[in-house]
Amino acid sequence: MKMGITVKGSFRFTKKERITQPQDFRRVMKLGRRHASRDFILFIQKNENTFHRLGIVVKKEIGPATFRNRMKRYIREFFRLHKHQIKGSYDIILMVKKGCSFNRYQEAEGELRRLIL
RNA sequence: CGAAGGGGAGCAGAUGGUCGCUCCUCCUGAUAUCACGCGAAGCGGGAAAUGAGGAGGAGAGGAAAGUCCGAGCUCCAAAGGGCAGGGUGGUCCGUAACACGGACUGCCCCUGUGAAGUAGGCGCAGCCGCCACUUCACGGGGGUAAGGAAAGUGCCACAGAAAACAUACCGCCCUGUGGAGUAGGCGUAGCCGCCACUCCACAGGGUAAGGGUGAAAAGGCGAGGCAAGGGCUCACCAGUACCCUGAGCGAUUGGGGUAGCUAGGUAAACCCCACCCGGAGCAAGACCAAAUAGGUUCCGCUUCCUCCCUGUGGAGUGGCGGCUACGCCUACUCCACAGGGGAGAUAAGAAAAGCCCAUUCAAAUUUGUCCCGAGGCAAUAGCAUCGGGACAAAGGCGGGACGGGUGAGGUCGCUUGAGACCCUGAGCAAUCAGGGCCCUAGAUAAAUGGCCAUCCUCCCGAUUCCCACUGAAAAGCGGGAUCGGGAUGACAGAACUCGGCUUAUGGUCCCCUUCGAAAA
RNA sequence: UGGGGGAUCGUUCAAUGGUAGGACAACGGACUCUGACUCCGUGAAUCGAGGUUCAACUCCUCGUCCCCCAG
Repeated sequence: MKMGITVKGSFRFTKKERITQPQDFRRVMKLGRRHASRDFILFIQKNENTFHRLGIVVKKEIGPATFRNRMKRYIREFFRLHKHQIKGSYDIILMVKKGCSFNRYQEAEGELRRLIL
C-alpha cells in the first residue's frame, strides 16, 4: 500500500521541479555541459538538491503557439516518465531547435531517449 | 439523384480505463488564526529550503488569431471651448457604441421570360421559321468608401490640331493683292486693257459640320437656314437645373411644364460641406517589500493690495467717583504698531498631450550690501532708526539634464457580464420587452496532455460475397459488405473584458441558380 | 501581451500616379604574354491578393514576413 503510494506520487511533475527564474536559466546555459541532437540542445548541470529540475526553451521562431505548447507537453511528459532513470540530481534545460517538426509523441520520445539516457 | 457556384444554420469525433497538469471547496491530524522554511513582502501541503494523507468539482475557440474598428474599466486634478489632426459619408431603423447589422432606394454586373427592331447568319422559290445582336418591360441573384467636379486649386504621360477661359494644324468659305490660263463678254484692226471664271502663292478674317490619335474630343439624328458652317432655328430622343402635382417618415420616384441649350474625368489628389473623436493603455493602475546617494548640476520665479480677530499705545464720546484739575472702566468709534486667521489680485510654472483660450492648483520667507529720502544725536566726517529702490546669499516653489540603487519580487486588478440557455410577446428583419433558470477557465518559463481498448469518418489493398451496366462467353467497370494496414483526423491555444469585421479551416444539414441522368 | 515602423535586381540605396534608375556583385567582350585596374555591353526586381483610376512601387483594404520600443 505504501509502496503503491510512493510509486504513484513519483511520476508527478510539480512546480518545484521546474526552472522558472531567469538567473537559473542563465547559470545553467552558461556553466552547464552542453549536448546536441538533431532537434534538441541539452544543457545539464549538477545542483544542490536531491532531485532533478527541468526547464524548457522554445523560441517563437519554432512555430505557432499550438506547436510550441505541444513540444513543451511532450518534453514534460518524457521527463515525468523517465526522470528516475537519470542518476544524481541535475538542472536540465532543453532547447528546441528550429527545424523541428514532430507531430507524434513517439517520435519525440525516441530522440529524447537517445539524447538523455 | 449527381456535379458546379452562391447563401444560411449548427458541430468541432464519441465512450471507458489509467498515468499526470492548473484552480477551487471540504475532511482528519500535532488548537492549520500554529510551527518551520524561503533575505522580506507574501507564499509554500510533499522526492525540495519544509509537517500528510484523502474526497469532490471545474478546466480553451468559432475563430481564442490578425489587432482592423467600436466600447466598458483604470490613470492622466476636473474632461470645458477653439484651431490643427484623424475618421465617417444614400435614407430610415437597431445598438452602450461603431468603419457593425437589418430593411429600403439609386447605380453597375450576371441571368431568365416576353415584346419590338436589324442592311447579320442558316434553312426556304418566297411568306416565314430558327440562331445571333440591340433596345425596352418584368423577375431572380450578386456587388456597391454611394455627399460635393455649375466654390476654388492641381493633374490628365505618349499620341493628337486641340486635354478644358476651348483651340485654328489640315480641310471648307469670304475679302484683298500678285501671278498664270481661258474656245467667255466689252472696247479695239491687232498687240493690249477692263470685267467674269478657274488655278496657284501671300495677307486678313469666318467656321467646329469632317479629320489619322487617345482611356476620354465639347449632346445624338434629321430638316431648314447659311458664303461656308454652327442648337443658329425647329421636330424627336438623351441629359441637367428649376417650378407645380401624386406616392413615401425619408433617400427616391410617377406625371406635367419652363429654361439654357451642355456642364469631360479625377475628391481611395488638395480641398469644401455635414457629423463624430481629449490622451494613454491591465506592461493601465493601487498596495506591500527589498535596495540606494531624500545625490550632482543648470535655468526660471520668489510681487502686491484689502478685510476680520486679539493685544498695546493715543484721541474722542458715554458711564461712575469727584468741588476744579483729574483718575478708573464692564462699553463704543477712529488712528498707529505687533501677532494670528481667512478672502481677493498678480505670478515662475503645472494639469497638457501638437497649439491657443477659459478654468483650477501653485512658493511668495529670512539675512546682508549699496543708493535715495525723512527726522534724531552730532556737526564738513560719522552713528543708529524708519520708508522706498537695486543687487546678492540662504531657504522655498517649478522645470531640464546627468547620476545612484533594485533586477525582472509579491498581492490585488482577475472574472457576474451591454452574460449564457429556454418560453412568451412586439417587429418584414436587425433587435427589443417580460418571465423562468444557471454560474460556466483564470494560468504567469505560462495549466487541457500521454498511453490502451471499442465505435464513427477518410485513404490504400484483397475477396470465397451481393447488386446494376456492357458483352455470346471469358471478362471489364461502378457501388455495397467483410478482412488487413494506415491517417489518429481541418484551422488552430485564453493572457483585463465585451460587441463587430477580416483572415485560416474539416465534416453535416437546409435553400436558390445552372448543367447532366432517370421516371411520369 | 500592448504600441510603432518597414518590405524595390543576388546585396545596398533612389524614383511628383505616366518607359522602374544607379552603385557593388555576376556573365560576355576589349586591353594584356597572363592576371589586376580600366572601358564597352548583357541579364536580373516593386512581398502576395483585391479595389480606386485611362494608368498604381506610389492611393485604399485584407493577408504574409521582418525590425524596433515598452516592467
